[in-house]
Amino acid sequence: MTIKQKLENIKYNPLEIEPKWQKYWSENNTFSVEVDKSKPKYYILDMFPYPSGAGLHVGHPEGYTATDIVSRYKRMQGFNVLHPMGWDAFGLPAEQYALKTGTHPAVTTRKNISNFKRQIQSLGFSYDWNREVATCDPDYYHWTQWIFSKLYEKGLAYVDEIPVNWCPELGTVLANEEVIDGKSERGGFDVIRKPMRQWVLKITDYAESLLDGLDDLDWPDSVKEMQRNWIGKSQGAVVKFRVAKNENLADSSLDFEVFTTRPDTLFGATYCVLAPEHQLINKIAKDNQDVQNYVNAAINKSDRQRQEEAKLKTGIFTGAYAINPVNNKEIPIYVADYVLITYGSGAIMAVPAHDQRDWEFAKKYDIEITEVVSGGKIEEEAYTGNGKLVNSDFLNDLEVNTAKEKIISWLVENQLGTEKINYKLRDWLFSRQRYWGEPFPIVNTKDGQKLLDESELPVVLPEIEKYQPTTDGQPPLARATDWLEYTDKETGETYLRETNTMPQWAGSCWYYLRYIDPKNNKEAWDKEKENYWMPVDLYIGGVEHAVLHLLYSRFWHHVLHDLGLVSCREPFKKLVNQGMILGEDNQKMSKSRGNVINPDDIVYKQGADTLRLYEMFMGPLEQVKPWNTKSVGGVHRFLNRSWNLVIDDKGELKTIKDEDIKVKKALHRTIKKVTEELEQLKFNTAIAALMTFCNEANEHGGLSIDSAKTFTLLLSPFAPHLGEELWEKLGNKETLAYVAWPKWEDDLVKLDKITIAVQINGKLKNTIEADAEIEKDALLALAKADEKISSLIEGKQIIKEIVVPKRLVNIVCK
RNA sequence: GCGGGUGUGGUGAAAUUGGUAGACACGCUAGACUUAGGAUCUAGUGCUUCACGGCUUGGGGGUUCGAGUCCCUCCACCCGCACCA
Repeated sequence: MTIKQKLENIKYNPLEIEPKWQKYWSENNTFSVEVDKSKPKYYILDMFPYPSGAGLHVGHPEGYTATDIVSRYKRMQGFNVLHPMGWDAFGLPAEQYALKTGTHPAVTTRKNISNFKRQIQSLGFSYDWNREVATCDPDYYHWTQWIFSKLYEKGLAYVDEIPVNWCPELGTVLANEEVIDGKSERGGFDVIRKPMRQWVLKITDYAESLLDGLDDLDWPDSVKEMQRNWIGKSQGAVVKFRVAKNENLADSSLDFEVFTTRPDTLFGATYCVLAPEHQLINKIAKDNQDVQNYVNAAINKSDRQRQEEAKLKTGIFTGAYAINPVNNKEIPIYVADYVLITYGSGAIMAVPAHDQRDWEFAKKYDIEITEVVSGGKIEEEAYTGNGKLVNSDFLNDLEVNTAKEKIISWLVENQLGTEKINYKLRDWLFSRQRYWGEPFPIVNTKDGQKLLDESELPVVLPEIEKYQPTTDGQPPLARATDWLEYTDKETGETYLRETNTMPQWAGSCWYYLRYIDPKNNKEAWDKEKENYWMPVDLYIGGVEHAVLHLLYSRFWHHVLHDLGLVSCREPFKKLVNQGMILGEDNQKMSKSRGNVINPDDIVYKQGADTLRLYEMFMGPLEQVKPWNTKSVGGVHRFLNRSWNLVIDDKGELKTIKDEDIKVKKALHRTIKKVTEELEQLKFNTAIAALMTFCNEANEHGGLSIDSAKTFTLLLSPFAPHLGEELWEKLGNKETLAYVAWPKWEDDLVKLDKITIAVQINGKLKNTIEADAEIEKDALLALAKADEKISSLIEGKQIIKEIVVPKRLVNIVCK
């Protein structure tokens, strides 16, 4: 052995000890778990990654380190911890790559998974790898298809010809949530509206349930609020309007419904507006070329265009009039694209005096504005506040809320309307015209669809040669000609299989359930195991999933709960969003800015423990924070000092017999601090406490072997490789993963001498040392006896004396 | 426009929830030591002043013996939604 090699064994050498312990954990199955009813369970979940070709970025280890620390801590506290990892492996990039190169997405995905796994394992996370799942694996999507069957049987999945967000560049439709500012979320390509045959899931049936469930969740308020807004419940009424007869319009039976949250303002409705897609237009203005032109122009606009032109408030009079049911006044019917066909009934009653949008439109087209709620200046802007009703016949003098109640009962009595709740939430567009996704367990018959029997699952994704859509615009699966034809076993009839596939969200909707029983080939999960492990106790991931994954998952889980297939209503009890890590230039990390930090580089140079510790030390987990390479060196030095605190430069233990009592006391304060901070996921201050202890121990001559052991245990969730190595050097043969978490003794946490602040008139003048348990009077006397203080109060009149035990003395005088 | 959040040294941040503002780090300054390594050690470091002292948590006001923390008000920035009637 050369001197250099020898030195490396002696000094803190993460590059050597980290692979050593990773191997140990893997060979000993240290972190594999089973149901054990003698122990309390704790389920800690990470949002599993999409294994992209770019590999891990520093954002991944942030959340993963946090959950790993909690997992290790909980294990040491005697919890049976389920902490799994897997792959969200269906997805667009692998398919895009296949389109370009012809490489099968499965090949690309497998390669990326193995790279991701290598990187994740190099960070020493304590996952139970026996539970690894990949959503693109037939053994997995078998059960995704099975859950779809359950939804279908329950009437929650249907086919509809609906206008969808079509992205020509990606060759697929997108869900509303996947469209940002009229562009695709992935790639930023243009999205247009186009009617197409699509699978849709009736998430709207669960709007109320999803809203209700939010209240008791331990989630960030911002996420709960985003979901509430997305569901967008509003209470109001539908009102039926008849269309007035005139010379062009003989049909007297025409009518339409509007939705309003302000039925109290019905007397102020001076016109109505139909969305350009509204079917009534063709009945009242079929031959009006101007109207038809307007409608066509509006329909052909992309969503982006419509958004950009939103302020313009364009519209056109149809020539027809509606009859306001409360006063039989004839009011003009307009078509305008500020009214959306997708919300309510696609038609509104416009009350320009009390709705800003209607106000702007009325001003532009010179329509009457009638005030019906007093209190505003309607010549200047719409008044949406409270007040007394005016110009409203039987509603006059009522407040808005009472007027609402009264008008609704009037509408009901006269069969002109009802109370109604509307949601912004739309049904979930569930099909994609792609190859790399779960096939539907569905065949198309002459008169609809037929669900395949459970025994025919999984419907395995067939091999195809090309991944493009067919020339006649069918999804790529239409190219799998052998697969496409399906012969019904009972009837002998031949049907065509569904060629759409499911969206990427399908697999991630329920992966946390599969982890519970990942190898079960009889059912999706065992009921008893589910009952033991669920719900997820702690779920950490990025805020970008606030309304997508987290709403879809909850939806499926609620359905599964209603079917009696899971034991709890809400899957994720506590949710934490880790904040994004920015580049050193305070900008979002991106290749084009050249500010990307690769975790591999840190692991190879300073070690995984350093990376883990640094990411936790940067600041609060939830906060957005910039990377700082210099600071990485700071935590690396701390790990070095920790090593040197226990190991001397010959590689031998340097623990001492007679440890300073100060060190022991500092240690117990540290146990308390670290434990309390871990409970609150305040990793940055927990690490600061460990640093403080390390500094104090160095100052006061070092550690006894018992203290060294305790310190090692405290450090181990954060820096597990260093922890295990020191633990071994301290004479232990087995992993520290299940050694009991240290407890502090209250007596040792107490300080005997305390520094007390002495203020005069609220300003700090001096500090004094006092016994921790000193009486109030004695403390005051001590403060007054202080040389500096006594000289300052001499000859002054003392008005008030405040003594706060263990904190301060404040003398008020003049 | 609506909703959520954040403003503390040169930088990342901390503050027992109304009680010594700036813990712990980074950076910087000076020094020590070295077979030069992302070394290590020692001292200093909010601003201001020669000093005694004074000032300081985005600005202004208030409550209190005492406010980063509570109340009012204004300002700046970040995130989400956005013609949802």
